[in-house]
Amino acid sequence: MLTPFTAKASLACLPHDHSQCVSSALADADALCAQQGVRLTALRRRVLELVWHSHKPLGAYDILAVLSETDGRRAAPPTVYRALDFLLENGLVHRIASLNAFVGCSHPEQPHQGQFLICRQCHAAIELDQDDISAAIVRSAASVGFSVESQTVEIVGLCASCQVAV
Amino acid sequence: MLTPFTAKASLACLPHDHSQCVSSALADADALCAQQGVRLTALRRRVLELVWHSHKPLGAYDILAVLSETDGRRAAPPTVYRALDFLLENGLVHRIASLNAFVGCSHPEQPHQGQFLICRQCHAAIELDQDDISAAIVRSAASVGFSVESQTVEIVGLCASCQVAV
DNA sequence: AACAAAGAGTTATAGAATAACGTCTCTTTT
DNA sequence: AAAAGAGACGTTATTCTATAACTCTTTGTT
Repeated sequence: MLTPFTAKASLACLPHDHSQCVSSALADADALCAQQGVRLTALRRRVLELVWHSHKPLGAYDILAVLSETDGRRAAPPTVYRALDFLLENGLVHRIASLNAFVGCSHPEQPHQGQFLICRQCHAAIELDQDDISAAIVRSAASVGFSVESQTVEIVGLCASCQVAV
Repeated sequence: MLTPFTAKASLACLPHDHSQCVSSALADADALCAQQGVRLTALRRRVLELVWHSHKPLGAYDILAVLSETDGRRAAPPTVYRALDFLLENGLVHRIASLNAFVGCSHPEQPHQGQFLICRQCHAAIELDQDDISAAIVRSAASVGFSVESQTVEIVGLCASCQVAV
């Protein structure tokens, strides 16, 4: 049985109304930033929108290219990285270390660090937040006296859609 | 109870005869490469030795600096990256994606992808290979129809030594 | 010795991220 | 309303990480 969350997460690799994903992510971000008393400026909101453009993690320089070429905005790397830093700090996006890329957070309400399933075929990233994975990690770490503070879990493989597509 | 493996792994953060680590890693590498019919050249062996210089993941450009400055070798980035590629392919080192750095593999006998505990204080990386972590990941992935091919698990926190040191 | 193939040197460039400083625009205080 | 201050963004330059493409050398084989 799938929990509502995993169902939402796995949407990444299924056909769906993606414009709904984007608008709901932006609305959530508006609400969360208002609640936190931080400013989701036009630039930050636009970067978040671009990151949500698909479920594929997006590189900072890809964002930069859109800002420069499509939006016609004068933008240099720091412009993008500052916006991304803000979004990361406020839990609105995640960074995928193994890809040097960024992806929208699918449930920014509570602070967490996602676990990611990355399809090597369609490049979509499915976000999980499974307690049993975290628990197994914390337990193994504890067995050598190590106390866990942050986790990077990035799994490459084939998503359900791409498996049947082969 | 610690298994021999976790005991060996946790050595990274304990006082120990590290020259023993290095020489045993090099001897293992010699044996494995001979067995596999691949060439552990002088350069590759030296890069492996440098990676094993400590249990802290080492950047490619740090290796490059030693080759150039200490060894007096004419070396450019491709020299180092090719050696690292060889060592990665043959399971003698691991790449830590979140650090852009490389660390010696503590049990290169069988192919695997390590899980890493990285101390934010002393920067040592402890390699684990816990089946229950992998199993939890594979199980969660399967619940959304995702088939796992490779795993990146990099955990930041405090090692046992650094916890008491605070 | 001749040859092919692997390894390593060399030059140039691409890609990712940050430092440092300047400017503008708000808000808050006086 | 003027001054002060903070936050956001622009700008320039640089650092760090990694690879492409080509050349030369070494090594093992015939």
